[in-house]
Amino acid sequence: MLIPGEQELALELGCARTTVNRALRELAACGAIDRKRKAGTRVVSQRSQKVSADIPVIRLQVESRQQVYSFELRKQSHCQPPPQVALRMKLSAKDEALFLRTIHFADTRPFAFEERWVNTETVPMIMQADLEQVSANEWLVSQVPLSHGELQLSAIAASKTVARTLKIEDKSPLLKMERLTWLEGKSVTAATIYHVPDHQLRLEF
Amino acid sequence: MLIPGEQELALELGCARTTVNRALRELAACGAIDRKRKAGTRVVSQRSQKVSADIPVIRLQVESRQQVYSFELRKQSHCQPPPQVALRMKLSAKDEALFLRTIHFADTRPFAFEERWVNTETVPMIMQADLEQVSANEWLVSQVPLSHGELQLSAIAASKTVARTLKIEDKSPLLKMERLTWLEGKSVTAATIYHVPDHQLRLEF
DNA sequence: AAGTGGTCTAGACCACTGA
DNA sequence: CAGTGGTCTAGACCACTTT
Repeated sequence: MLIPGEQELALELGCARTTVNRALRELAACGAIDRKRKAGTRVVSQRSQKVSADIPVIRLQVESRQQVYSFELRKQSHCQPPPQVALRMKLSAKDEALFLRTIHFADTRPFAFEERWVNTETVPMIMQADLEQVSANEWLVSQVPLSHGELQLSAIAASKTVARTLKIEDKSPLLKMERLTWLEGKSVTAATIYHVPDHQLRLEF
Repeated sequence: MLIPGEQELALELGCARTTVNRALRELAACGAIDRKRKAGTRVVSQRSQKVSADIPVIRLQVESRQQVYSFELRKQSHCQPPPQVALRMKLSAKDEALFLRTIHFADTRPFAFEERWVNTETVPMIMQADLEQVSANEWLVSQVPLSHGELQLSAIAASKTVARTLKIEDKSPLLKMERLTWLEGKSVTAATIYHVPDHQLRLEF
């Protein structure tokens, strides 16, 4: 459904075009309308729900539950990522990256298990960071002005290794979160985080 | 970290205050800065990642996988919701609501199982809709201009009932999605959707 | 080629809110 | 109460894109 142009609406509503423009720009940001130069503005028919939410650093997730946060860096090495990861991060086969395996705790109980690859070409500074003190998660968020990223959520059954690490039963349902972030076309980090059962992720829209 | 006021920045950058205002407004929308009248504008220190995504109608999720969508309305009744649901939807104890139990299929295979309560006070029109033809999900999205909502994600083990319904193994890991939507302070619908294992939800930021 | 949205300017008044 | 952001106006030029 086509709606009148900005100029016409401004006349009709008795306000400046700038005002109409801003209103329509905001509606477009919400996904309610679709705008194209010359083609005009249309009401989106199959409106999908735009969700937006803050996904905080794990420490804050834990602390917001009034629990004490801590983490343990289980492994830290600079090596070649498996081809699947290299592909996702747009690394060439020979490139090395920083690998980190971390367990996050809430009040001494395991809360999440994280495996992360960091592109040291993009973020060389991280080699100087003391990742025993500040988790890579948090270091990256505070130090790197990232431009763009994606996040995949799924439910999986805990493997034996992960179950043992999180001290839960084998095959428990876990919320698996895969994040991939980019800085100006270069990959920054690829992380897979397994959350203990009962963990809830809340989003709003 | 406090940054200069709009007027000062406009001078510094040699542009109009309106332009600075717009830029800062957009940064605030991204969550990069925090603005308060009189207090000024601050760079947010613990930047959490703003995620945004379209969560399409289930039919479109299925069709985007090149599969044929269908659904089956298993139950439809107008009755009192359990207290827990009534509370979430801000219904009084005596209020009735429309209950719908739906199975969504992708190419004849179960794809998701949905239990939904619809507030018929807010959306009386739905009583006239033919929910065998168009799923409630889709009817609501197309008919109701909702203002606000929330979404909770978690991983759970399939109960026997759900497992049988989705034709999967008992205790398979499911992605559980609880949605609650509002229209001007009144609840519209509360839905719980269980997605088959391996279903992935993609978000971007 | 023409019409649409995108963006900017220079100026104004207002509402909130922290000092 | 004073300074900040929030919002509006009237006008201008530009860039894209469809016809």
